[in-house]
Amino acid sequence: MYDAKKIESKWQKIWEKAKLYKTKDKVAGKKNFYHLVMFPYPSGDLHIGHWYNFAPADVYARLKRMQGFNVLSPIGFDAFGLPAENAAIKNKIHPKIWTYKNIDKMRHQLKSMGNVYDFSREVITADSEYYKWTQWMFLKMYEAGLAYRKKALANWCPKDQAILANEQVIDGKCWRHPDTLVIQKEIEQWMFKITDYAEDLIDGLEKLNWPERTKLMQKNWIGKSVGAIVQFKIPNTKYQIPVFTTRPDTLFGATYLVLSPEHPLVETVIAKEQKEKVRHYITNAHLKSELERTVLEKEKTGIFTGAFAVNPVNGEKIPIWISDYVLINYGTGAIMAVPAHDERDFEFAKKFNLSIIKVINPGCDWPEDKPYTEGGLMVNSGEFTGLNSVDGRKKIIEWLKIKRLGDFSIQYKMRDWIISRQRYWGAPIPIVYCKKCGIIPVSESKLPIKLPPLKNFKPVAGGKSPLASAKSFINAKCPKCKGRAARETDTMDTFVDSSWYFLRYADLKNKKQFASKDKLKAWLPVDMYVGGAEHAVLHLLYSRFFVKALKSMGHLEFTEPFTALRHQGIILGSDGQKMSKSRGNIVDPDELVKKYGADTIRMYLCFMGEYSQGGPWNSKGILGIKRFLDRIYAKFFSLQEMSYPLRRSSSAASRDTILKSEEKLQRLLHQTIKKVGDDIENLRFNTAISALMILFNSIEKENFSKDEAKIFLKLLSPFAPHLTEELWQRIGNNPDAIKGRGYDQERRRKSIHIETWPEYNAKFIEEEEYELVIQINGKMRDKIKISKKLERPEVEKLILEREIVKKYLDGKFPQKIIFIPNRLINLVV
RNA sequence: GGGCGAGUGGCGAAAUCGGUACACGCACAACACUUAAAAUGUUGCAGUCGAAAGACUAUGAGGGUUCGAGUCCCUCCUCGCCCACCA
Repeated sequence: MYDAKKIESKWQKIWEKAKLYKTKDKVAGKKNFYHLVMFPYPSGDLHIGHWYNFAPADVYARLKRMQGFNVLSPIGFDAFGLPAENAAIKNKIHPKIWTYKNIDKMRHQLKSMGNVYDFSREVITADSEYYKWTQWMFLKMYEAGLAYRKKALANWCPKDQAILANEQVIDGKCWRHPDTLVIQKEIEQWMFKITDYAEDLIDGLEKLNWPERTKLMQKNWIGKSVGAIVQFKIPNTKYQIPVFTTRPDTLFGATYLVLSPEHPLVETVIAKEQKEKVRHYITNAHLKSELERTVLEKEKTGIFTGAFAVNPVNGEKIPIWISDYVLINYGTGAIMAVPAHDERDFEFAKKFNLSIIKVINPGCDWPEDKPYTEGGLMVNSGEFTGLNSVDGRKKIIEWLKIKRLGDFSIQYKMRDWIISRQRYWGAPIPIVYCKKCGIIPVSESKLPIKLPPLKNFKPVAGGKSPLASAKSFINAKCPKCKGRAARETDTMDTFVDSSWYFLRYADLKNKKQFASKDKLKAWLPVDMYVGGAEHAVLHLLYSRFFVKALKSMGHLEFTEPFTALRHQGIILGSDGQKMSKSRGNIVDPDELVKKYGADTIRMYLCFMGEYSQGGPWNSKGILGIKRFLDRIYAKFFSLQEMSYPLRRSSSAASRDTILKSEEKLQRLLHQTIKKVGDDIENLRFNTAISALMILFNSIEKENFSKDEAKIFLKLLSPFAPHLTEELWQRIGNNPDAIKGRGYDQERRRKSIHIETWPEYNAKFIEEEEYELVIQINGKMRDKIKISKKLERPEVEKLILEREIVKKYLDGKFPQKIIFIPNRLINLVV
């Protein structure tokens, strides 16, 4: 048993003093490699999920270092956000104090992991020197027309009388009042025009080395649909209703229109006699939550406006309905209903007894009670009858275009990004409202607009930010006319802060720019990004948008922030449930470190299973790793005690056997070097560790040569940086280092963590012989060691002569012989 | 409802290209050491039958392709994640 705690804290101190992990922007002869993990929110505790993200990722970073890269592996804190404010309201402590206290604690916890982090580059998004640049980026977005103010629907909690962030809406309900359904309320908000980049965001995915499912999620989220806008005129008025459809080929089957309750033309079109009923319906629809309108409500509702529109292709008058299954946010907020070929329209038409006209021939028997939604040959479609759906779409759109009644159109599900938050603990939006001059951006030289000290952090009535009670914000000066004006009191969504933090790591201290061109060039884009899959359509999408926007404004020279991305899995409680305080199934890494040491925890997390899979926590398994490290320590300790080096010897054994076992060991060693390197590279940490175990198990019995001992420690060092450092100094007979003495430069020079990754020799891995599996009718019956040089006829002859084979063949000759060199032979009888 | 994954010993899991299923570890059992326990070490450990050699059965269920399937195809079941009236 080795004293992990003692060894680990000793080396952590020495490394820090020697600035072992300080990263220079340029090192002669080394290529830069930017390795990044998603920075944590400073909740106050580094939980096991953070460990699972950071520890194996650090193993990867260490491999890269040893492979000769100049690796930047920074860490920081996503420090703005709601929990700080809630803690402030609850415990009467300023959000800033709460946050920075947590950061101090977490920094300490992070250091206990023994990662290669360069803490001199620590980003804290709540620092005014950081959010100054967040504000600067807002101004740039504003200048470029990418930030705009608009009335938008937001989540409104009727009980709190406040706007909620999306994250505060749990299953459609207010997080603090689980019985209160959140409703949509329209208020003025700042938005980022992420939709301008919809196409770029889809295109860029292709060349990214990301998990396919993440790319797919982003693609689905952006939700591109290709179709047409079709204009439906309202007779005897100047109005027409545009609808978006992906199936213009079914236009002849459009038997009614449906408007969203929020559609701007609703009031205009309602017939007098329907007015009351329709208004009643709309009011009801507005009272419903988003959840009710989308998920919960299975049965469709709707109401006839009393008005009609004209189908442009056949001049038919069709009724205009209103229903809340049509969303105002998508397409044009109105649809043409083709009940014969759309499930929702079909359901609606059945319920309200609207006519159903088939215009696509399924080409097979199709039940009457089901709409046919696929393509086929067009029927009942005037001059277009007989075309297939694909051609029909084009032809109809062309026809509409000539008549000026429609055009091609592409729609996206993705909506613009609402960044306004009616909250205190975030970066203030650098905008001033002047009665005379209107909306005026703060000038760059005045940045940062700092958060004013406040005492009360509760949202101001009516859903306004707490900043609305700050005098300096209410009584400000207009930058243009110098007259009285008011500052924007909303702060920015914290996802804005985290959309560019990876740029700042490259040049943290820069006061003139968010980062200099040189340093950006030195490090970006990020070569490997490791973090949770839950950010697939949040942070990972927003960051891509930011980089694309900054690039088109001329501030960056690359188009994608993260060249390669990998996700770790989620660790569940030992009960298989999500870890939570209320379930009491939380695993505390601090306690584990105390009990077993960081090296053991790092390694166990790597060993648990496939990295991207996660799974339930099993505390018993740690013992296996703990034992492994104990055995290693014991072995190396004895090596040091017994005048080193000590070579395996066996007086009784013949020279031949010794040579054979030498060769075997040599092969295993080189196989392991290759396997551990390859496995870490592919984030297959579990099998890398099992390879190390196999090597140690067989080498342990035979004893180490000095070279083998060194190689073994190097291979282990990414996983167990503290233990390997200790043993490295021991086998290097460096007592000063063991005792923590010596100059910093000396310590740095002698550390195992500046060593290079061992190289394997392919010649040693290759074997002249292999084990040939002998199958009879596909079943394994025998094995035989043979030379790789043997050709097929020789092998066949050899096999057929074997007694056991003869027994199975029972005098018959195989009808077929399948021979796979280096693997198996299958005799088919 | 749609999309994407996954299902292998008592447990965490290997098997990366269609070629020996269960590597490595945990748990368990026996033995050694010990007055004893823990720790450590050694051995065993998918199931059935068998004294053993070995045979048969096994990768969620059922079918198919193949000399050969955990891996490929079809149907179904279960679980997880994401999206969800997107026209």
